[in-house]
Amino acid sequence: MSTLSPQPYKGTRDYYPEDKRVQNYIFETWKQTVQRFGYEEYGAPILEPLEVYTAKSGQELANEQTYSFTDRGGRVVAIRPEMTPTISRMVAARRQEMAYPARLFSIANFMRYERPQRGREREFWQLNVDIFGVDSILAEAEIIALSSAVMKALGAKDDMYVIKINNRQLINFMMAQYLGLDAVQAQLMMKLFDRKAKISLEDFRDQAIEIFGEAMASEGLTKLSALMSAQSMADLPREIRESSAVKGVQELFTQLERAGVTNAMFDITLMRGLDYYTGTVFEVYDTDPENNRSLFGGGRYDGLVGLFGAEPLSAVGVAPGLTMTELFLRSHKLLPELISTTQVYIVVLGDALKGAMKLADELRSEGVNTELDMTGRKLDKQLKTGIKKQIPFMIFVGDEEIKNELYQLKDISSAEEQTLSVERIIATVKDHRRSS
RNA sequence: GCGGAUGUAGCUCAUCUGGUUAGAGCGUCGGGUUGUGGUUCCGAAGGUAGUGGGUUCAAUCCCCAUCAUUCGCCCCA
Repeated sequence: MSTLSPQPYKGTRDYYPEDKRVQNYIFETWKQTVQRFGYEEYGAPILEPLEVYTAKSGQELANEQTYSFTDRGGRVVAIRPEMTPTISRMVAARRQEMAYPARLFSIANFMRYERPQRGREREFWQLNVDIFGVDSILAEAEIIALSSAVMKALGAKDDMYVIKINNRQLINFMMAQYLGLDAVQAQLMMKLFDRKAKISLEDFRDQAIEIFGEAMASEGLTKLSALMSAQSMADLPREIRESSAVKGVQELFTQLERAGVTNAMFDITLMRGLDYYTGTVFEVYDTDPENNRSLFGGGRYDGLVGLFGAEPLSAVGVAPGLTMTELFLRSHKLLPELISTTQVYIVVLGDALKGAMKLADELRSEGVNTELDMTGRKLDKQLKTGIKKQIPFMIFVGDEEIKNELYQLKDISSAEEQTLSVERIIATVKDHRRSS
């Protein structure tokens, strides 16, 4: 029999305690922030019928990137590659009885069959935040302000990220009315916009000409350059500026300003891949030149709930991912020092094990997370183990201490040592937790 | 799915153009000072060189395949 590989499955990762601490820190920060905005947590199955994704998520995602299989009953199911269809299904199922606006969030894992690379894994974790039942642009304003609050809660400063905003209706108007493209051409042009930053100006021009075709090329390029040179909405060609979609975008910026979000900007080239977006789309970008890429995004998807047979319902959502967030925090040095959840490590000296166990019980019953070294090893070995585990306090227990009911409590970070009663130890340890 | 780079001990890496029993640092484990540290001393364990083929008298080194990691493309974010 060949030996089994200890490696995790391609594109997935193991979370050892030190990794899990980082994950927990981010999850807890997310959770606190969105709960502050009045969002409530929900959960959902990891499997969905495949057709839930084929309907609206986009061909590539549904057909090539899902982990799907046929179950024993002949049903074709998929491991969820995203949450939006699922939460739409859940809301549709209780369309009549839910209280609106419904504010919902979840922190869950997803799988996509992709080629893993930096910042992208096959299994990934996301915070999903959605608001249902608000038709006005105030929903977008809240979700974007909340996205910004999430960044701030993790320690990000205004100049570390920028929020790019566009609108699908505006895109459609621009493609069809302004540039005069048919559906196929528009699709190609959107992809070209998406690639804009990655290719040279010449390549962009050449590919644009190809999309326009001989007849339209020169007029198309003129109009295109008018678009691309626009730094803000005010610079857009008049035709576009007067379209109804623009008004919504302008109103959104007014609302964001009111909410104190100063690092939002309009970007006509922002597309986003998912088919279900119907209005506003936005993405949060890292401004660090070393890591200049999209961290996460979201938008309005008013058509999804209706797909499940319910009366249509407007929705706006956003989904920050764990992987990109972690990379962002590391590159900006924003991760705090995260230590063990264990508070006290008991070092046992000589034959004091029995007494040490009693002390451990006492501490635990008072709510102190306590680990006992039962190995009987030499003191310095036990000490090193406690330090390695990043446990903030250590207690040395020998026969003398048990007899006197006074113990040496060592604060590992300062190396200071005090002789204290059990009561004083409990108070000191609890106080430390509060202050850190 | 396509292209580039990489794969030697738990980790980081040596091994000069193929040539005896593949080394080091850190880490791990044990011991020395009968109860206190991350840069104390001594010792030990740990590798079928990712895996499988091929060329050669001889392969960690050259060739092919495969797996994995990583960078980029597609895609996506």
